[in-house]
Amino acid sequence: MSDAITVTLPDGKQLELAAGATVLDVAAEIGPGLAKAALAGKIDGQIVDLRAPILADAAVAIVTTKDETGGGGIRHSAEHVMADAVKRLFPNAQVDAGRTDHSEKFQYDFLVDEPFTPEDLEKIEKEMNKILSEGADFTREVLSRAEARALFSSMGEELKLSRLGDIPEDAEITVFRHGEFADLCRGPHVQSTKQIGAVKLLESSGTYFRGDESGPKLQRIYGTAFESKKALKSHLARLEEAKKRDHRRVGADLGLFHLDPLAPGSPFYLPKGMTLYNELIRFVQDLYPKYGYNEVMTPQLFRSDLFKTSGHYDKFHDDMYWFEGSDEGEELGVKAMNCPGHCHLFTTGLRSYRDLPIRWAEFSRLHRNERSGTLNGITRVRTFAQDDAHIYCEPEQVPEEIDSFFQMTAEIYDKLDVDGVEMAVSTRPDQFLGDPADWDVAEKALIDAVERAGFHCHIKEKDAAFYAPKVEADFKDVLGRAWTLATIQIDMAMPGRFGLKYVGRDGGLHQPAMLHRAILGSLERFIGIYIEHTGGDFPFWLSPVQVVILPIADRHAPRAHELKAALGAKGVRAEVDDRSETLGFRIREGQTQKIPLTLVIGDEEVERGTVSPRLRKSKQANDAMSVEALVEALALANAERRKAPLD
RNA sequence: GCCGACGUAGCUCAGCUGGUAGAGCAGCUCACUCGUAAUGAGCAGGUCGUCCGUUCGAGUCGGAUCGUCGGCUCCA
Repeated sequence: MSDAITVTLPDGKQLELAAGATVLDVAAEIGPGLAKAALAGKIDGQIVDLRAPILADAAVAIVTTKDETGGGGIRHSAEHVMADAVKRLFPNAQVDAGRTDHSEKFQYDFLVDEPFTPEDLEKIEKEMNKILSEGADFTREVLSRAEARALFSSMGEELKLSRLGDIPEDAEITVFRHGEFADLCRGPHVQSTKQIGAVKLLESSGTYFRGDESGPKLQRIYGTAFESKKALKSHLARLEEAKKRDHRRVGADLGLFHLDPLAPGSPFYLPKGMTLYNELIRFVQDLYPKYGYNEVMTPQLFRSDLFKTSGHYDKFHDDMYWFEGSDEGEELGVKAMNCPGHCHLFTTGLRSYRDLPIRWAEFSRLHRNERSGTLNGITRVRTFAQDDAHIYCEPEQVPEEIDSFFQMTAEIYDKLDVDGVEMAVSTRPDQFLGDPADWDVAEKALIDAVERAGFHCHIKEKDAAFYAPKVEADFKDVLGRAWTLATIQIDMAMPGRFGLKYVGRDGGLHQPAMLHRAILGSLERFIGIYIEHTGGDFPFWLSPVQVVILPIADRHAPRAHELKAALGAKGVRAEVDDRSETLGFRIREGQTQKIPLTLVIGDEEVERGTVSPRLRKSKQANDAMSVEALVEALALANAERRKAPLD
């Protein structure tokens, strides 16, 4: 190790420091104000603790509250303060470990005799504030394994000792302290509890040690923390806003669907929700000829033999619905996925290389016996439909099929205004089927295809199924939760299980490659996420009610109904609101129901044969236009699936 | 499925330490017939999720069960 190191700051300036200097030293070198404000550091882009030594030449940055990642250090430190508070109030509690995810929450798990009550959370939060006002500094220590073991066993922290055992032999063991409290932790932590400006505990729930259901039950507390009370307040306000977009609430307010205890996890679609559902399907269907897909429909019920062949009978048994058929010993399964049916269908005829690629799409409803605790609104349900398709092709056709899939995906997301999608390529897990070299080729092919399609790509190491590398489109909702929309997987198992064969150019029999793919994914889930993405403010072409017509007085009602009929004749979804409410009331309702276009019909419109469209977005009446021009414009907007009714 | 919280009118919620239910919005009726985000009055609406128990008496206490929500796990 050399005696001096050079660090490069974000503005390009370089500093010479003694080896082993810390990020905090760098901050102090730049200025005392920065040193005081520093929360964490970055070495070559990696978040590190301020007190971690810089071992070699590196690019160093100081993280403060101005940095988006600054909050992570604050919340991570708040975790320790929470654990400290719990230990003070419940001396018998054993601490497990805390975690700060990329959202604005932190959590910590405890082994306690009794679950925490909401009153306990209040007490803990109070104690935390007391600790914060005490203003202790966080210190970082590097310990040997034996020292760490001695420390935690003297504290009686059995879970910690167990966690200590999980740390790889060659890894450095660090302990952070503030006041009396010490915790095994990598950091980073802020300098002082004073830098944690405001904390709030959100909720508690049960969990298991290491997520193992057979292991000890722990109690988890969630909280959030910010540099100031003001920042906390605005975060809580943002959560409130997000709640207003909750698809369950919007779905009820806009009359889209109904959820009922008589059919848990199974939505009832109301007419408006059904319009949304059908329009989405029709949109995808309209693209099928362009991308060479054909729709098929396969049975809802199959004899169990099919699922024995596919392997789902064993692997997926508890997730499916099974019952006895009318014949003795006949066991039937309700289909939970389309692939076995499609594979079977493939075998019912002799396939030639000239037939390939075969792209079979199906929108059938699927049923899965999801565990009750996993159900959530319409995003996690027991019955759903996917814009599902399976592609059978010659192995060398796979790359172009993937390209075509991404093109179609980009086209669909563009029309739907779905942005911020991140493609994730999952690489092979530790246990996998096939030749590693083949996997490398397949993984590379997927990454290249993602980039060619213009999506941002990131890698999920070892996250693929054992039989197939996959690409997923991850979409973040308003609460920062990631959802999978599109997915494409290369199946290395099913063609073999079903003995799929086609006649090649050489006259011999060959096994086709098989791809699973969906773009919207589950329609139920998509609709749920899409409601939250748009707040119910759908693009014009997708709006369940596109136009609301408001006659000012009863004498204008006949014209309003004529107009509705004229629009309906051209496929425009219009409604008349001729209730004896004030005009202001009905306009307001049209707005809150997110109807894109409002038409007020009074004497002027009746006399001149015009309308004065009020766009929801612009919130004011536009210039008058003729009825004919309006009908034509809206029909065109539908045909072209436009976001706005009028340009 | 597991852990926790919750379950009162279509919706949002009130109902103190047990004495058989209340508001706002929505709905219906009537009046008003209106020019771009809430007109007024009246009426109706609940076996307090369900079942069992404690009690002279339970929306209120206890148990079970169903469901919902937040997590775990799983996943489209």
